[in-house]
Amino acid sequence: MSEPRWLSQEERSTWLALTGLITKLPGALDSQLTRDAGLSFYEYMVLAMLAESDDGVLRMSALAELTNGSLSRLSHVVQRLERQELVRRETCADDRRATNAILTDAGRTRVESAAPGHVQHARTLVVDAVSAEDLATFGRVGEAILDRVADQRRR
Amino acid sequence: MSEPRWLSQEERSTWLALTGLITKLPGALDSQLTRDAGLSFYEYMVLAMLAESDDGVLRMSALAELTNGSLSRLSHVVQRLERQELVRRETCADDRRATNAILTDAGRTRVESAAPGHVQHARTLVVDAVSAEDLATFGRVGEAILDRVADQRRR
DNA sequence: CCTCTATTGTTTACGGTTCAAGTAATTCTA
DNA sequence: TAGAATTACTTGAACCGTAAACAATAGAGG
Repeated sequence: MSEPRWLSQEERSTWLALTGLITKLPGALDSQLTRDAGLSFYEYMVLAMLAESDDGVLRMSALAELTNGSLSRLSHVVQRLERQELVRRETCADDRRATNAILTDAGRTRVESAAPGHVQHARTLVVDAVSAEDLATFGRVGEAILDRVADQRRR
Repeated sequence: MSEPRWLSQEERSTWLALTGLITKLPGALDSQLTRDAGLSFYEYMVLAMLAESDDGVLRMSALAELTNGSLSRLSHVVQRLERQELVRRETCADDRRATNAILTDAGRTRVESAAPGHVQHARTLVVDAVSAEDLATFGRVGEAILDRVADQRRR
């Protein structure tokens, strides 16, 4: 292999900022949520995506997609949420391979009580930390990166 | 608590892009590195930071800082790297509480062979995915967020 | 129909991370 | 200068995520 194109100083510092983000931010989100609501960030996402769906029902595969998780991870997490009776599962009538995850009343109560603190934290750490314009650019770049990651995954 | 300020549609999509990033990117980096070099991303970072230091020597606490990891995590990882003889440890002469992590020749060889592929992957997924200007903005925003996270941590 | 393949999800085993506790050296304080 | 507090790191246990194997259903092709 020929000598690779190394990163310029500015590229490198951006790259390090991103790697810093992906290693530190998950912990920051988890600790606020576990402290204030007894949920991991991923658990919160599962409940939140269910709550935002019309009737609190989503297929496992759809839920995995929405939460950016693998089906296996989701399966484990839903099992734990089921033990706390925040979610229940039933096999889908249309397609008996599929499973619906269903938000219980207790589950809805729990997310709704967790949401304000979480949103506030998202504001403090991110949304209110920069100008609206920079934030928009940041979001677009993030989406471009996610597209690349998805491409990679597909091969 | 009063009704929180919910996120606007654009803020929300940026937030979701960021959460997508922090849940998917680590796996993408890990899989390239383990496939091509038998290292996790964090292990790579440890070796890379050592290789970039003058003499391949850094205190554990400095290394933890540079790699965005906890001292505990680093300690476990260095223990594993030590078993593969990529790194060794010795207590620091100046301050006998401290430990120096030292890159071995085998360790240096390993990072150097892993680096080109990793940098190429960083380019494909991130650096070459957007314009230089957007990338710079992205980096600045990332750093601003990291500052907020660090503030949070200090309380 | 009937088989073969693809889809959907679960489960088990394993490895890694975190958290809490422990150890040892150093610095501060009275 | 003794004792207390702090710093620096390690360790063990509990927990979580991933990967691989498995099971069940659906669809497609002959």
